[in-house]
Amino acid sequence: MSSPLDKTYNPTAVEKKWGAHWAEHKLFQPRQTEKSEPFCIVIPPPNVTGSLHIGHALNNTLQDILIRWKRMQGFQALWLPGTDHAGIATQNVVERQLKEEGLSREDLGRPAFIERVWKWRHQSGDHILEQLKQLGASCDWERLRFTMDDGLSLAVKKVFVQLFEEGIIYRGERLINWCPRCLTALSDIEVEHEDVKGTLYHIRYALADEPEVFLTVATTRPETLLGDTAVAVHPDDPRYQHLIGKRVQLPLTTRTIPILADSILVDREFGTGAVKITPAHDFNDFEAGERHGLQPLTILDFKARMDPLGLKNAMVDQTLLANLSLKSVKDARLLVIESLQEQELLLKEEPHPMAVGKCYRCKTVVEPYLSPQWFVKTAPLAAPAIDAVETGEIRIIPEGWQNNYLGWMRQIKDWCISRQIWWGHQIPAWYCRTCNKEHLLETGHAIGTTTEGGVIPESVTMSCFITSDAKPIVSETAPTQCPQCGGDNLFQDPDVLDTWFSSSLWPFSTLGWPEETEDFKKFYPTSTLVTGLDILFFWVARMVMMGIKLTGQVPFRDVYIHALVRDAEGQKMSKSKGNVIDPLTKMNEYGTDALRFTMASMASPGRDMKLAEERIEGYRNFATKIWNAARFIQLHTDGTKTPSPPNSRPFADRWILSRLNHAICEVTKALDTYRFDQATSYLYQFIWHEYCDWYIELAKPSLQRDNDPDAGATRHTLLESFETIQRLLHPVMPFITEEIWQSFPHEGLSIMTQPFPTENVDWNDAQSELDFSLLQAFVSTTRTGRALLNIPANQPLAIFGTSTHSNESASLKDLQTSIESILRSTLTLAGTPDWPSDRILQLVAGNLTIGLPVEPNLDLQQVVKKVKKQIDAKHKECSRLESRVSSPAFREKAEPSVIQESEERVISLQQELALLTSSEQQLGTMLR
RNA sequence: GGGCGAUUAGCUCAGUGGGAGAGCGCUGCCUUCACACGGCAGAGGCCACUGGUUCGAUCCCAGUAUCGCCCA
Repeated sequence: MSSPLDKTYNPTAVEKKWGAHWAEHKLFQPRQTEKSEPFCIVIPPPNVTGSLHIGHALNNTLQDILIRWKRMQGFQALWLPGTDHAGIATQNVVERQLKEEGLSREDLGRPAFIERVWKWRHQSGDHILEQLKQLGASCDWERLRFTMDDGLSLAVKKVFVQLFEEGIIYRGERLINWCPRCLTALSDIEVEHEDVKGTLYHIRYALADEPEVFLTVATTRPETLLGDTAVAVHPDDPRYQHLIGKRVQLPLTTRTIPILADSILVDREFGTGAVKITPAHDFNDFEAGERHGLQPLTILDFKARMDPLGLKNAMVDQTLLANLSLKSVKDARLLVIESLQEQELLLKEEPHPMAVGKCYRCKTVVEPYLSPQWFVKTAPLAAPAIDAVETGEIRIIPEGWQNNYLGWMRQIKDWCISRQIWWGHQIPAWYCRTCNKEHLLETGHAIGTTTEGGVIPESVTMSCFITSDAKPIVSETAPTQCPQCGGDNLFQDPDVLDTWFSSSLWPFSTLGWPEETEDFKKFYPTSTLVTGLDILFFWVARMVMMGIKLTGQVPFRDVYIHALVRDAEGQKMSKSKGNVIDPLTKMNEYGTDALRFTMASMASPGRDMKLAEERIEGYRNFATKIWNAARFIQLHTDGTKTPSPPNSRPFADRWILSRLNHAICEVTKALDTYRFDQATSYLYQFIWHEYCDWYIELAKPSLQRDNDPDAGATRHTLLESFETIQRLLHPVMPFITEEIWQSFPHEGLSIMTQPFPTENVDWNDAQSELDFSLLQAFVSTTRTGRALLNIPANQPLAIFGTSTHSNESASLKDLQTSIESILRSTLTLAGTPDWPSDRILQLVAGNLTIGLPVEPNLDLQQVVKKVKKQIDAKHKECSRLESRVSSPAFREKAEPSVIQESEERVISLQQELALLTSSEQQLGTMLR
C-alpha cells in the first residue's frame, strides 16, 4: 500500500502481485514443521480442456478456504491439483473440430486421432489451472497430476488386472445403455431421465389358433414390437388366465410368440394388463426374457436405426421390411403405426407421460443395446463402502445426503466400464486372433452389429466386434505371444475405460500409489473431499469402493457436499439459456475476494443457491470498507504504540478485544463444521458493524486529541486487533488481507503462513460488553430522537441521561466522554427531577431515560404519533406477557428461569410504558 | 411411482419450543474528520394452509397445497 492511498481497493494489480509472490516462494507446498499433522484435499479434477465456470468457483473457493485455514493452523496442508481427461466430453470436442474440417475420426485413424486430442490437450489444456490460480487456489502446483499421465495410467492398468484376476472385472454380453450419437456404451448413471409426453398404444395381437380372438397389449414403443419374443400377463389376472401358454401371431411378422405369465414384469393396473416382451430393447424385458429363457432379437443397429438383418431375423413382412430398413426410431414408429392401422390392429392411442433416457454428454436419446462389454461387479465393493459410511468412518456432510448415498449403494448394479471411444485408457486386454477366430468380426465401426459385415482394411481401423465368448489376455503390458497357442497374432481390445474408472482411483493414484511413496504414507487417507451433489454417485461412491478395495483404507474422512449454483431466478445455468454468470468476468469486475466471499456466504447446507450479482457487489463494498479501515489505521498509527495488558486499556479497546475473541471462536467453530455461510456472516457482521461502525468511532477521540493518555494503548489495540482480523479473514479473502498485512509492520514472508487466530481468554471482558450495550442503547436512542426531532447530526446538543439501575448509572459515568464524542454533544448525568422542566423530550430504552432539547418551533405532531405507536406496541407486548406470567399452568410447568425472565421483562416493560406515557403527556403540554 | 428437501420482509436467504433476523432493495436525513462501494434513522412479516402435541408452536408431529431435487 503506497501513500497517499486510493480511496477504493483496486484488486487487479494486488491479486497479480501476491499471486506471483506466493508462487515464487512456493508457499503452497506443505510445510514440514514439528508435530504438524497432515491435512490433505484432492481436487475434483476439472476437465483438462474445460474453463472455469461458477460451479468450479464455488467448489474451489471452499477447498481453498479449508486448506488456507488448516495451513495457518499449522497442519501440513496439501491441496493436490489435477485435471481429468474426460473421455467422451473431450473426444466430442475434438470430433466437432474435425467435422468443421470435413473430417471424421475414422478418416484420421485411431493413432492420428489420439495424437490430435493430445495436441488439443496441450493447446487448450491447463487453461483452467491458470484460472484456478487467479481464483487464489493454493494448490501445490508442483504435484499436479493428470488422469492420463504415466503414473496414473499405470495405476489404472494395475487395478484392472488385479480386479480381473479376482473376478470383479468381467466381460459379458448384456443390455447396456447405448448412445447412438457418441456410439458408445454408457453406465446407468450416465443416462439422464427426462419426462416427456408420450403415447400409450393399445395393439391387438391375434391368437395364433383363433385369429378372431385378440389379446390387446399396451406399449409406448410400438416400433419395437417387431422384436417381441413373447407377451406377458399377470399369473393371477382372471382376464387372461385362460390364455397363458397359448401363442399369438406377432403383427407385421410371420412369427408367433408365446403368452407367458410373469408377476414381476406385469402390472395388472397398467394399460390392458398385457405387455409385450422385447428383450433386446428394454431393460425390464431383458430380465423377463432371462427368466423365461427367451432369445433376444435385436432389430436396431448401433446408430439406433432399423437393422435390415435384424428385421429379417425377426421375420418382418417383406414390404414393411424394405420400408423400415435403416429408418430412425421416430420414422419407424410412424410406419409401424400406419401398418397397424391398416390392419386394424391399433385399438387406441392415449396420452401417457413417460421418461426417456438421454446421454449426459450429448443429450441424445439413449437406446438399450445388447452388446459385449466390460463390467465391474459392484456387490463385493459396495458392502464395505456402505459400512464405512454407516460406522462413521466416512462422514457425509450435510448428513442428509448420507441416505442418498446409502440408498444408491444398496441397490447398485454392475458398472459398465467399457466405452467405444478412442480417447482414454485403452483396456489392457488382448486377444489372439488364432484362438478366437470364431469370436471376432472386424468391422468398420467401433462396435457393430453382426449385420454390416464388410471388413474394413486394418490401416483404417483396428475396430472389431468381439463376442463375449472371446478369451482375453489381461495384462499390464502387451503380451508378445498367446499363452495358449504361442502365436503372435494378437491385438488389443479397442475399447477404453470409462473416465470415472480412473477418477475412482484419484485420491491414491495422485499420491503415487501403487508405490508406497512418502506422500501416500503421509497424506492417505485424505482428510476432506469437497464436491457437488451432482457427482456423488459418479465419483464419490466409486472412490469409496475402489479406495477400500485397493488400499484397504477409506479414501477420505469427510465428504463435504455443496449445492449447485443457479441464477437469480433459480434456473440452472447453461450456455444455451444465456444465464451463465462467468466467474472470471466477476472477478475482474468486483475482485476475486468479493467473489470468493460471495461463494462462501451462499454455501449453506443442503440447498441450491441462487446467485444474484448484487451480492458480489455487496461484498466488493465490504472489501472497500476493510480497505478504508486500513487506511484510517495507517493514518493514525505511524507513531507511538504502547503495549499494555488488555485489562489496563481503555473501555473501547477492552470491548473490541472481547468481541474479537468472540469472533475468532465463532469463525473457527463455523469452519470446523463446514458452515462457510456462518463464518462469512460473522466476519461481515463483526468487521463492519462492530469494528468499523463502533470501535473505530470510539477510538477516534483519543487519537485525534493531542497528548491523550489513552492514545498509545489505543494505537496498540488498533494494530493488534486489525492484524488479527486480517489473519481471521485471510482464508476467505486472501488477496486484500495479504496486501494490508504486508503494508503494516510485519515479520514473515506472507500472511498465509502466519498462525490462524486462536481463542485468547485474556481478551474476554464481560463488563466492557455490558457497558457497550449500554452505550449503544444510549447512542441509538438518542440518534432516533434526533431524527424524530429533525435535529441535524452535526448540531451539538445538550442532552440528559439517567438510569433506574444503579450499576448502569455508574457505568454511564465511565462512558460519558465516549457518548459525548460519538454524539457530538454534551451529556448531563442527573436524575429526571434535576432536568429542566420545559421543552425536554424524554426517550426510553430499557432502564435508560434520555432527555433531548426540543426546539420551540418544531412540529411535534409527528413525534406524538411516533410515541403513541411505541406505547401501543409496548402495551401489546406487555399485556401478552402479563397474561402468560399470571397463568397458573405456565407458573406450574414452565422452566423457573423462563418464568423469572418473563417476570423481569414485564417489570421493565411496565417501566418503559410509564416513562413513555409521561413523555406523551409532556409532549401534550408542549403542544398546548 | 419411490425418496428427500423447501415454503420466514419486495428479492435472496439465516434462525430458534418462550421477546421475528441479515444482506440487497425501498423511504428520509447527512458531503462529517477512513470509506457515498459511505454514515445515521426508518418503513415493511397472522414465519404456506389445516389439525394435533404442549403451560406455550414460526420451530415438534400428521395431513393438504405449491415448488424443487434425486431415483425408477
